Amino acid sequence: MNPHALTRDPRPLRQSTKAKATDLTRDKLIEAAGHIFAERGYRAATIRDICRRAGANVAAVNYNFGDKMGLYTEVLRHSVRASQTPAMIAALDAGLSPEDTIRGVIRARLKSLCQEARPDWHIRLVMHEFSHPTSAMRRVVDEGMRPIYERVRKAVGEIIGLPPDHETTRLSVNSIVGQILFYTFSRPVLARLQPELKLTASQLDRIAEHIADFSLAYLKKVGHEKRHG
Amino acid sequence: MNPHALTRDPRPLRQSTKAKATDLTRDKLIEAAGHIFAERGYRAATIRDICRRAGANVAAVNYNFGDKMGLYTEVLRHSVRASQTPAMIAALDAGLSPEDTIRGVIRARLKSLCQEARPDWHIRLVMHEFSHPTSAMRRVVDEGMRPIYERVRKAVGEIIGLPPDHETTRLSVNSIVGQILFYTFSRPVLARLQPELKLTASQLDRIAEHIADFSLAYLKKVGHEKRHG
DNA sequence: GACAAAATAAAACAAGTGTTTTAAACAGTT
DNA sequence: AACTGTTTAAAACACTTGTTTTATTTTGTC
Repeated sequence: MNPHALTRDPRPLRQSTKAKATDLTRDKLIEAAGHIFAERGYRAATIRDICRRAGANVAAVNYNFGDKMGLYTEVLRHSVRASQTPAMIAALDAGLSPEDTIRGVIRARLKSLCQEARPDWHIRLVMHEFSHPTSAMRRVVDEGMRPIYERVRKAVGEIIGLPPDHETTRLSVNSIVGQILFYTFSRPVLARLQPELKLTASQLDRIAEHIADFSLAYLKKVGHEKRHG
Repeated sequence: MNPHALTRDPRPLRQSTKAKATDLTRDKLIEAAGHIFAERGYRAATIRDICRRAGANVAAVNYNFGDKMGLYTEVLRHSVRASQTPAMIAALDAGLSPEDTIRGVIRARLKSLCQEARPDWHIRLVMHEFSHPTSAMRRVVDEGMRPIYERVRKAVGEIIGLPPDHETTRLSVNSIVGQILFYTFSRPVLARLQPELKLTASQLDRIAEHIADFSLAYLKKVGHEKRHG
């Protein structure tokens, strides 16, 4: 019996003495939902498809998460956490030089963006929040993006010799982020426009290096003019 | 009576002697569908909402366009045509210098992207095709994007002194396109990350100029190294 | 094993979907 | 006015959606 039919709240997390080893269906639901939400977006993803993929019953979602949005919110929480990869954390280290910070962030983001292999759905989820924001967007932006955004702003500002909140600094950060996101957003179009472009690991490294070179050319030029011009 | 209930083909276009002055509902349907498809995407848009907005009956879509995808295809056709603005056509002129071509394309695209005012849904539609390709994507890419893409590739190649199909050329074009698309894709996120950034007409001009400067810094540097390095 | 709570399963529900049918209104021609 | 083909309107259809209910199985504890 679903104890939350009226309150619409998810099942309370088990904080009993022996935290059960297997919260299996819950985890499988999140995993399956991650794939399907990432593929189709919030609205087009159906609870039945998610449950079929998870090998669970249709009622499982409402039982475990209250409703569809509850599951989505939970998936998004996992996704934001998963986007904080070791490579990204290392790139955000305050001790790095501005250039190494920028190169590191670009490489880390591109890597986690495009790896075909496994749970690659994290960023596609965020993409959906970009074009079709749900009520859960606040969390994604504030917890997942803002820290990176502000660290890059600081690094860019140092190179071009302008404060982090200067318009040129902000626009430059947008330019960098835009280049990165393009390879996630536009994957299908890219596949049609440049069929020869395969997103293998080594190719991704080359793309990351290109984006960094492309961006640093402008940043260094402006910084140089600022100092000597 | 709907003459196309079985064949699933739309009503044949009237080629009779007197082309009726008012194909009113058809046009109103396309206009309304443009707004709603752009706002919610193909799947989430409902025929009933479209018809309500157009002031037409629910059966009007199936009568005039066969089915929902037929309407969508027609809307997309209009959208692709509408994206070929005079400014864009002028920017693609073969007589322009490479730099002027790039600056012109960036400005034209950004203008048609972000104007709040009127039928601004054209590009949002294309955005949906980017992240959720339907069977109609081929048309969008081949008719709407490829010409611009190849013209820019040629211009970029001339500046950096590499053939249009060189990897560096292609990646550079991707970098330019990515910067532009960012301001369309990420409008909601942008509004939260940079609340002070208003996309007014003059601000859009500044953004376009920044993207051009940002990109040309790299292109000119590589071109210079190619020639003198 | 017995009992209670938790978890799963199956079925049903109400609302919304694209689509089709049926009937009515409209236009043009004679 | 009457007949024609064309366009609109209203209702119904078949199906899918998220959700809830009811019943059954499983699990933990004594």
